[in-house]
Amino acid sequence: MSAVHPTKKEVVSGYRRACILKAARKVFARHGFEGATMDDVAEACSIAKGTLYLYFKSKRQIYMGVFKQDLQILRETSQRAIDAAHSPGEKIRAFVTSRLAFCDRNNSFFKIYNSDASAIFVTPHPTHKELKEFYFEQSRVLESLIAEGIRSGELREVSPQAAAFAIYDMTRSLVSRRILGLADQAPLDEEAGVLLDLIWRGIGKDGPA
Amino acid sequence: MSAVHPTKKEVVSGYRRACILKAARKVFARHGFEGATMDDVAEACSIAKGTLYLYFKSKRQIYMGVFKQDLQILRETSQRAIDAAHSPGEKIRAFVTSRLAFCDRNNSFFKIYNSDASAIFVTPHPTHKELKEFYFEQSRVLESLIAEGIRSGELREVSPQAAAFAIYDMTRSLVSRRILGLADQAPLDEEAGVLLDLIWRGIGKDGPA
Amino acid sequence: MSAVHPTKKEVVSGYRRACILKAARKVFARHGFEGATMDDVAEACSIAKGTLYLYFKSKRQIYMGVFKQDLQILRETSQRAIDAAHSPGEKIRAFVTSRLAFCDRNNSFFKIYNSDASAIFVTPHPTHKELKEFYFEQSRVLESLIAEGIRSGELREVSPQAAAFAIYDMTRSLVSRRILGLADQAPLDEEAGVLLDLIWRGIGKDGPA
Amino acid sequence: MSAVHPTKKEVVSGYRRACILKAARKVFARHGFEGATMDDVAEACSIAKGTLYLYFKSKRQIYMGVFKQDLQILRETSQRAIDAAHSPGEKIRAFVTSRLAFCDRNNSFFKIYNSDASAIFVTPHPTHKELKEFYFEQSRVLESLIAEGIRSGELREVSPQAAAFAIYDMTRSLVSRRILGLADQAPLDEEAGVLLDLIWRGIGKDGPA
DNA sequence: TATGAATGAGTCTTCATTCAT
DNA sequence: CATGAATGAAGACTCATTCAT
Repeated sequence: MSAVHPTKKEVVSGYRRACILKAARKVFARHGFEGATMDDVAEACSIAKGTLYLYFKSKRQIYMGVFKQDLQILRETSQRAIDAAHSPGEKIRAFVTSRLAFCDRNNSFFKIYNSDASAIFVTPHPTHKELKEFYFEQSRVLESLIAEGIRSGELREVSPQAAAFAIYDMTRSLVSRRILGLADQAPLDEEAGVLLDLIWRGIGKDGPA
Repeated sequence: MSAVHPTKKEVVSGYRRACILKAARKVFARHGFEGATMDDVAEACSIAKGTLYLYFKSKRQIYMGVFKQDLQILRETSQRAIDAAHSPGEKIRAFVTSRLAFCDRNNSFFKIYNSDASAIFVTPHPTHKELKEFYFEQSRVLESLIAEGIRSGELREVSPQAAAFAIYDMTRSLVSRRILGLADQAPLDEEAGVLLDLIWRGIGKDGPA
Repeated sequence: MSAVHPTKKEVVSGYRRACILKAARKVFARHGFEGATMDDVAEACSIAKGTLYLYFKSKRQIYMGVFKQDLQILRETSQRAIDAAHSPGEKIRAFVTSRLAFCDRNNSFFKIYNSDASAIFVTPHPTHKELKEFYFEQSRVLESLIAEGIRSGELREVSPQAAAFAIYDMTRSLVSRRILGLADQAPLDEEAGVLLDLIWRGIGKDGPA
Repeated sequence: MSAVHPTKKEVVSGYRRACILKAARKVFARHGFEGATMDDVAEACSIAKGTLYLYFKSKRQIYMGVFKQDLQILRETSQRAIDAAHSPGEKIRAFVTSRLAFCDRNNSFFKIYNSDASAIFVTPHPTHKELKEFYFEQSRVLESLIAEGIRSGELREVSPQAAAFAIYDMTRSLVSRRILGLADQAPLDEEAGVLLDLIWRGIGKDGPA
């Protein structure tokens, strides 16, 4: 099995794919899907244009490749942070901060991710389905953390789904603003702190009332 | 003066522009900016391609035209709702609900708006600058409502800007999910209620404690 | 007959044609035939584009109109100068100098004329035939002046046709250079003098010898 | 190095460029720059339209390519003929006759060359600058031959520049007439002889007088 | 007669994809 | 496997000409 003894061929092939994806990520982040050309990608990884087609069936396949790879990494990073936390509250905090940190670091990924999240509106491509699933998967992760928090009494009785979406969206949007330079570039921790405070306590003067 | 006695020519010309914008809105919503062709737009309003260029200098100008028109309407609708409310809290609620209602109704606008909000990441076009300004303008409206709420003691001491962004983003994202069919299609009021509850009280068990 | 009692209609019509030709001359001189647009012409004579088609069947017809009009004036100017001279030698000089002076003054005409003289090479349009005929007509005028000079003993026995062409061409080219600013802008008289001296005596040290 | 061992690729590429230029020359000669389409050119050398853009950046670049190539050949041909002659007089004759012969053979070049020489009047394009320089370069060659002839006593004291222009222009115009079929198609030698006789001795009855 | 809005054929150029070497 | 030359479909935009008013 290739899993056991990757042949030399497979190693080289894997290397090539990785190289293409890396180059493509940069290119797509800079020019967007439509704006990027296969020539750009080929040049960015010092490879012939035709070769790209040996590893990916089309421009869109490359795009999806970049996408899935990043999503996978984000998933894992996020999961690790959650696992390392102990209370539901801490886990939710971990979800938010790990995500903020990841996107802050990999902003070329985020640009693509976010761009696509909108393109989803227009032509529904396979990429989009993938994204949709990821979106749900992630918000379900959050949802179950919230549900657990409610059970443990750490959180008040809210709709786990609604709360999950709200947190998820605020997180995503905060990243957007930071990457676009639309907000003051306060340290990430601080911004995360403010955001978590809002999530936790809302803006109202007094609790349950 | 044209304001007083719009000539027949002006009426026709105005009608044509409106007609083009209307058709273009649909086309752009369906195919995105890149995906839409001038032929599509022309056909959608049953005029010759060349005619489009009598009213708009370029494809992008049409796009911007659609954009600005919708933005303007949203701005006004929103403002009216805010003005009709009395306490800061009510005004914030009005901001959120009017916006949700507007986007729910005009979803082809929202598709464009949102799509562009992401394209902003890649090539910074004039449209994008416009959008950025609108984004800030709107979040500042919210910001000042929040500041007022804090002064009046209705809200606790939060960062008005951070809170404004958070509310704005959650609202926007909720619309996205609804339009994409990513969430249960509960009645808008209900969803708005849930969202506002979260905004108001957060998810934590008890307030300041 | 209209020649006798031009109706008011004819007068207006004539005025319009003249106005169009005048505007067109400028436009064609500046942008060339291909580069000029009917909009340019219409604007240049403050008239609606459609109106142009009431007076001329097509863009090319306008062009030809400009052309023929100028050619006619040049023809007449030149002829008057020749008639005023007495000896064949003087007449030849008159031919050259009147032409130089005319083109120097009407350089927008000359630009068109010359441009067309070359376009003649490519697609043989009716305009070109006209031009060809004019070219021959003018060189025949010169030819017969030369023949007369030979008969009168003022000129040596040369091929009248060859000499006519040579003189004609040198004159035309001198104008080109002046209009293009390719040569020192000496006073026209002086340049004409040098040219005529060359025509008369050639460059060789001594005659037949 | 490519100069030593042109790779197969270079050979093919060179061949393609040459092929395109050859086809383009014909097309431009027949339709002019504006009248020629990229489709025409592509078809004329039996390649796809897109392929043209692999070798030239734009229509205009192809045009300029044709141009420069021909100019270079004419330059060299002419220079060789001049070098082979011994006295200044012979060299001038060589200049004229080699040029006549060249243009007579390559008349599609001449059509372009001449056409452009006029287009120079309208929009000053880079091509035109190139042409202008060539024009001056060539007339300076002639000018120095004349100056030398004057020094050697073979020619009378004339303005070398004026004489150079005159000869150059007559030569060019003679070619025009021949290509256009405006003159009797006498053998080239004969026409050259007549022209040179005129240049040498002018048309006047007696020498210095 | 005068207008100028409408038309749509025609142009250059780009770029994803194929395929012979 | 790798290459990169070749392809040709597609798209934005122009402009001479027409025609309803």
